[in-house]
Amino acid sequence: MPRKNHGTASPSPRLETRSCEQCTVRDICLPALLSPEQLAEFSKVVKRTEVLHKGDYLYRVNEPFSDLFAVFTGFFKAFVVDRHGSEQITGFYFTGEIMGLHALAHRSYQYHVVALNTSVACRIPYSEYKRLAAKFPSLYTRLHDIFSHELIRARFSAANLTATQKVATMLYGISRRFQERGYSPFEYLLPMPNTDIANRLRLASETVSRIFTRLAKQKIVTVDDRRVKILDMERLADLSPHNLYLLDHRPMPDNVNNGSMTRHG
Amino acid sequence: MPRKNHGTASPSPRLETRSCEQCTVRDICLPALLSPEQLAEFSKVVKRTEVLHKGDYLYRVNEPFSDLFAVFTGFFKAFVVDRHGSEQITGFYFTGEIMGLHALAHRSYQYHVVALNTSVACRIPYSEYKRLAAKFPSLYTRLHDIFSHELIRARFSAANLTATQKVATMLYGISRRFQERGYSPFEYLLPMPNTDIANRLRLASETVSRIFTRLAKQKIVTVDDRRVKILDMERLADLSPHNLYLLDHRPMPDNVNNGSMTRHG
DNA sequence: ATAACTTATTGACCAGGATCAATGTTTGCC
DNA sequence: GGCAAACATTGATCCTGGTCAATAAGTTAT
Repeated sequence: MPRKNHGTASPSPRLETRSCEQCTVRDICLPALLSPEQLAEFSKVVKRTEVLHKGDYLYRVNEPFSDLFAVFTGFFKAFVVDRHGSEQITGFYFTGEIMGLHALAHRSYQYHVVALNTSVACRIPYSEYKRLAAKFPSLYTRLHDIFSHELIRARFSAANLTATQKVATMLYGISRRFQERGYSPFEYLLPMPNTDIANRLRLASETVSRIFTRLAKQKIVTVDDRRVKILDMERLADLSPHNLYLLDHRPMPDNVNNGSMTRHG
Repeated sequence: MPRKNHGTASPSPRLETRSCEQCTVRDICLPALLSPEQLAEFSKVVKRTEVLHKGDYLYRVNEPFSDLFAVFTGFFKAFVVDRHGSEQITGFYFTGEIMGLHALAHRSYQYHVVALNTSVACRIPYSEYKRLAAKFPSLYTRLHDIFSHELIRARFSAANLTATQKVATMLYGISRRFQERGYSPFEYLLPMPNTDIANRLRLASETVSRIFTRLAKQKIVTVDDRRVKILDMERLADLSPHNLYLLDHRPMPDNVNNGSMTRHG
């Protein structure tokens, strides 16, 4: 019963080269720390996938790993299928975010990744990435930062929050991500259905629905058919322990803080 | 009320150099992929902390980041303190495991880390690490693998399991980690109190206690005053969705699998 | 050894969220 | 445009695991 068909995949994506230089999420993405000249060189190894439609797979569990991906346009979700055949969403990806990091250790992808709607990804061959990173160490710095951010973000999923806190954190987090990308943090369209949000938060979709209506009654957020309007950002932030989930993806300057480390406060 | 004193910290650890060459967890640790000559060079930048006792801090939240640490002997736990002052354990570290990865993005440590008992850590200055990694790229490979493993492991905490599954997974996971290090997977001493396990699993300690007695009745595992005896590894593994949490820390050979990536199965 | 404290065990009760069910609403498709 | 399928909403009921409480048993210091 829990078989889910994410649409038939589109024909094998044709690759197409274009540059990172005028990409709007360049400063969030992997090459964020590169100089213009370095960026030009990096840009050459990046190929775009063809347009993927809702439900199309970017990659599947157990496929051999060779490339990292960045979201160019649209949105993706990652998930695994448990032994009972039902899917467990492990994350959503917004533009500029990197997919495939979990594949490095096993040399194969550990999640399925599908497009949530019409989307394009940038394919970054890992071998090319390493070649360039040897020349431009800030590429390593940035990758480590992204890894490190992902680890901290993973803690969010681990903190035991109430259902309301989970939902608030999700809405607040998405708001922040839109804001980072230059969109209004107060009003946005959810890229995924309610059920996906519930799944990601490990809640029943009924529970999420109930919380939406409750948040609307409290005049904090309204969610009407995927359209989110945040009426009271203040109180929304209060509901979400976002100190646990601060996901400012903007990179820090590439110099190591080596202040002296005193132990035992 | 929730203030917790992890013992008074010991005097500032005196550093002491010894080599990685004869370390028993060398093949699990950061320099796992290095050749003997490379290892000798790596070994020179590693300093040991002095002996830390139960409750001593290795580092604290918000201290500026400069070093990665590896567990040399003993066990450590990482945790944060939430706004109500109670601690939330985010992980346990066994010998050879790397601590501080979450600090890279923020240039400051994001967790508190304390010794669970008499322990020693290896201090690896990140700047030195990067200098050597530029010469020995397999150091980068290994770090990325460890990062990648951590991300996958983090998924475990996110999967919504029943209390029994959580406890079983923990006991099974610790068994595996002991086995990797050459100890019996069937009988071991828990390095942490019951309450810490409950905390880590986001369960009430009463619940963990009840599950221990139930597992004993079923003749699967007995836990008697921290001494764990696994009577039926088979059934324990069945209880733990370890497909979600396979943590084989042994590194893979340092060559990138670049098999052709076919999309849509 | 005794006191004071921390940790473990077991029971009784409670509550948050899951499940089941019924109905309404969109969306995609021919 | 109309049908089917997916998605959303609301209510009723149930159950896992949390909380509170009492006791026991280790652990540490004096």
